[in-house]
Amino acid sequence: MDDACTVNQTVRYLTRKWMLLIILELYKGSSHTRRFSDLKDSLDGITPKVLSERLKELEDEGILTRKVDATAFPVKTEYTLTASGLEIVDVIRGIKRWALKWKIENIPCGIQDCGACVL
Amino acid sequence: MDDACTVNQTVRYLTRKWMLLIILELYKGSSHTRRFSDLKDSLDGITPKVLSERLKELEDEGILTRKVDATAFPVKTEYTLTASGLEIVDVIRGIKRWALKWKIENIPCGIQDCGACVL
DNA sequence: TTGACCGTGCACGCATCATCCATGGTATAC
DNA sequence: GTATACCATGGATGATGCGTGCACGGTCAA
Repeated sequence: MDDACTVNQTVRYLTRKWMLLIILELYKGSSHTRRFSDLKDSLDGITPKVLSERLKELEDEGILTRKVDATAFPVKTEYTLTASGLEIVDVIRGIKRWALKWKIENIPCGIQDCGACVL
Repeated sequence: MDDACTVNQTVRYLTRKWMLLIILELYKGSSHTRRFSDLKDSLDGITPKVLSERLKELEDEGILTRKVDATAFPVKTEYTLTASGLEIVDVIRGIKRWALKWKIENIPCGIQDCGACVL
């Protein structure tokens, strides 16, 4: 398990705090697009500082694209999952499958019913 | 995305540092079993303290079982993936699939060739 | 005029993880 | 018989990642 191993590196990248949850929230948006404040409100406990950092990192890796809508006021920034980002949702689906199978207490998250949510 | 949501909780649990990599190394062992020092040597950069903590957490969640072999000297401690733990490997497979598709530079990790390794 | 919202980024404090070391009991080296 | 290495674990202390609190500049509604 070399440090340079791609699988190793990818695991360490994707398991940084908030990474997968941000991708999941983006996935839930129409056209897999959501705005900064929208994400911030959905991710309970995330700080704008970290959200901003993570979004930049995800953009750098080509997992999402950033588009600033300067026509509207206040300026709105939209983040959209790329094809590469969309496929990461499969990983989250795997985690969900495991959780629902082995963790009996399936507590739904608000409006989203985990048992039948978009995942 | 409520804090109490099972998927949310599971993501946060599994994405703690070293979690998935420890499970992957256990999976590589014969009968999905490996010893403490063996794991420590395979996981480049992990400290024995954190490894010990993580193994205990994984045992508490029923993801692995711990067996002390007191007949041998020095005493050897063996960790084995449970059925629940085995299925987490599917999640890692998902990450590998994604990495090999979107990250061109597939750097093998030592003896394990990522392109054809046990995953 | 005053306040609210938008996305970002700073200075500071805490929680997590890394570093270093200690343990006890036994096998091998000398 | 003395020394040293291995095994798994846990404590004390540092470093780093992330949370907290706050500020920005620009434009809207009240």
